[in-house]
Amino acid sequence: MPTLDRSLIAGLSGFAGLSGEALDLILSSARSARYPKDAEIFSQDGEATSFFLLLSGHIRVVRTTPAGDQLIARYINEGELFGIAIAMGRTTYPASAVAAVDCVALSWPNGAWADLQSRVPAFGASAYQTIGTRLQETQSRVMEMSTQQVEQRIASAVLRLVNQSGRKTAEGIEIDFPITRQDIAEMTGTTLHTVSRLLSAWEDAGIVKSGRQKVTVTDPHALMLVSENRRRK
Amino acid sequence: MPTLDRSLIAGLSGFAGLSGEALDLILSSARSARYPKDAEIFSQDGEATSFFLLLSGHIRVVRTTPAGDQLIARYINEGELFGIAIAMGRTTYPASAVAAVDCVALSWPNGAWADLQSRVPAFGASAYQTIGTRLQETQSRVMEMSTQQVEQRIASAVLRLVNQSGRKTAEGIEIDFPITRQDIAEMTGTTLHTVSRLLSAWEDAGIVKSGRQKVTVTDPHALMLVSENRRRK
DNA sequence: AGGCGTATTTGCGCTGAAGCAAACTGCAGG
DNA sequence: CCTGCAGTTTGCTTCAGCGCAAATACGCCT
Repeated sequence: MPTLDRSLIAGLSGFAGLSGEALDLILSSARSARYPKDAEIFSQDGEATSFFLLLSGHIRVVRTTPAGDQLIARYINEGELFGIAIAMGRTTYPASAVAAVDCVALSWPNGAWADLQSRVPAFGASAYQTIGTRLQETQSRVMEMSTQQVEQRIASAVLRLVNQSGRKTAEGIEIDFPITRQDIAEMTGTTLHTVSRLLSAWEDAGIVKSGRQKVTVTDPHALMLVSENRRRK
Repeated sequence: MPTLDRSLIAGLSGFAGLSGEALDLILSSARSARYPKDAEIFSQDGEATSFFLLLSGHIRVVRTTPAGDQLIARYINEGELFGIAIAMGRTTYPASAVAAVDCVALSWPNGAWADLQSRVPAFGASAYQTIGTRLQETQSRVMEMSTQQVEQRIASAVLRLVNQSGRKTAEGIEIDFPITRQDIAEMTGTTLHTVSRLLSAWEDAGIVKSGRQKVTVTDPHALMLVSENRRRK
């Protein structure tokens, strides 16, 4: 049974080149679980008891303000670590994680963290790099939010989605999981109405094709130009 | 000479409780330097060769978009680590650091990182916690930017500044370094005009006193209420 | 095939905050 | 003391994008 997981993990960037021994060590303390679509894997402000690695599927990470506004912080793709509050010395999760589609994930109890980190340094390094990347991305988003118009922000968000979670189809690159206008609005801090209008406009311009809970980018280059168009000075 | 630094460091949170031996180890590879006001300590996209600890003063961390917009990512206070790209496995700095006032900082060559981390685990842990805190803060800022009105954002920014870098005076709590309307605008993604208007309004309401490159909050509680006022649903 | 709930589209009016323009003020330097 | 400049204030205009409302459209379930 661990055989399946082993080959899966060995294929992940960040774990490539690990010895079989190290992999066994990593897997011996892990537990695998299925999460059906819309299942909540952990919840915001809940006690952080485990950390996770997504084997398959897509996960939506959502933050809720005290006032009740939701914001989609990011989507987790296959092969990514998530819920690693422990690595940052935190005791609660800063966001909720919800399966965007049926998912399979490995999880470790927090107690395994120190052990894994010291016995498999590459594992710790990988985690810290994940965090660094995420900090970088988040800071870019702040910049985007403060300097870009809504149209550019939405274009960037859609591009990010197709780059990270795109699946090639006959018509173009399609986002690999069901996503609503509302979701995109919650990623960019706008309203589903504005998102809908812009997608329609892009569809008229032949840049995207979209349907119910589905977005396909037919002309990524054109969309990139949209995302780069500067606010008029 | 290291004596001065030792007592300074020993007083910092995150370093409290370290043995004298550990402190000596940390300091032996460090070098101390003065940076006059407006000096650039490192620059965005420059090769990351060192990491730093601010001993005294305040540092402004600035990001610039390809299009030339500036955004103040944060201010560094005394006792904080900064420029720790190495801890995240990065080779360039994602932002520039400029002395907001005359500063003194310790720096280590990147080569010292692995050594320090393995020989003084508390040092590494402190760095990772710093990063975690910063990620958390940054994520909060994204939320703020996407859900709050300009007035609330500016109120939050000012509150953050007085909480983290406030100095008590007869009139209230004053931000401890020179800060312009433009600076506050660049923290919140607005314009200096809007910032000026709001500060004036708050001054009329008796919440703040402000002058040239100076902001004093006389009624923090009232400002907090402003920052919490919800967007009308 | 029909019905239903959820997701999407689209029109319209309003307003917060940006853009533009101009006047004012406090401080540093001569 | 005077001058100049950087920083600040304030009025007016404009418009991107939100709130509101209503009409469709799609897919699922029976």
